[in-house]
Amino acid sequence: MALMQSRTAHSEQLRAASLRVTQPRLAVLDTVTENPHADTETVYRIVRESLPVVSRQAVYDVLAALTTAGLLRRIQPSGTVARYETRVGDNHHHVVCRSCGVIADVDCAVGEAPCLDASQAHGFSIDEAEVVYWGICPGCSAPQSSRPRS
Amino acid sequence: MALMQSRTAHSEQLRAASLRVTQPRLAVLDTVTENPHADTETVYRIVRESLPVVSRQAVYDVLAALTTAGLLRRIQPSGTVARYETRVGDNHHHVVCRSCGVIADVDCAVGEAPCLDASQAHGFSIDEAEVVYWGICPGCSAPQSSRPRS
DNA sequence: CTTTTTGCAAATGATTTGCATTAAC
DNA sequence: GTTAATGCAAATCATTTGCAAAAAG
Repeated sequence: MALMQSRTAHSEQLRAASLRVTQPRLAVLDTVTENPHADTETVYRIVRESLPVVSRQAVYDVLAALTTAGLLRRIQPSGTVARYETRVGDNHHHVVCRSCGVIADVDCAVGEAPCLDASQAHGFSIDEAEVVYWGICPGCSAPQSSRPRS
Repeated sequence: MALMQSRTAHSEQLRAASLRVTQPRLAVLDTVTENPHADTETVYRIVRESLPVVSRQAVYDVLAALTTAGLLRRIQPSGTVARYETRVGDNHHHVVCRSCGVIADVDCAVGEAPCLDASQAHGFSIDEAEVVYWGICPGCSAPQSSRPRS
């Protein structure tokens, strides 16, 4: 039922964005909703479990369309592949584990977006501050005994 | 003479890092010093002006070696190619123009690195905060008359 | 001379492009 | 019926890998 609910909500989201409601788009929205920070390949794999006809290119197209429409947010920490999440519009950042790559959300430490002291912006008009914290997650810093194999 | 000076200094830097002093490495250090935020292809092109034998793979190798040794810092804002700079060790960030891609340095607004309110770090032990401000640079926001063609 | 670097070629992997077909509206 | 989406195949582009040849110490 949670699925049915989200499906209805997602259809409305698509219509509100003047996007046609298609199975691939609903499946991608469902997948990213249930798997925040999933990368394209993961989305592709999961979508195909329920909708085996979808092509990888369709997933790329859908992710791009939904991101442009503001339904998804695309994040891509340095040297990593693109990932997507449904939390849009708020000013939150991310913490990434150098070891396993897991990502967690972090609310902005400063407050209002874009959280910059604009005093020395070199004349740029800044509209977004993208912050990535790098570190080691609790799982990876735990003693090896409790978490073998890297 | 500025060049000769930097060459000498760069040789010492390499030796201090236990790296062999080679023409490609000196040329890459010179190039990045004179062209902060240059990407790999730009470094390759400029290096070959003075040292035409250098291969693209050698440039990749050198940039990686120098970055690992701490002589260069690698930055890569979302969706862009890797860029390099010689300012290492300080906690500065970057502002990127969405229109022309130009990058400028910005000192950290908070102060000490990593500038994070660790209150909600989800148990991560964080060692670096990477901040990218996105906006429009003065040149691109100027009236078209003064800066035609994009 | 020994080890590190470089050159060269080929592979990889994410992402994009072009076009015909299909599905929404 | 129109127009927007998708499927499919091929292309692109930054970057990596493997190994032999060359150069640094």
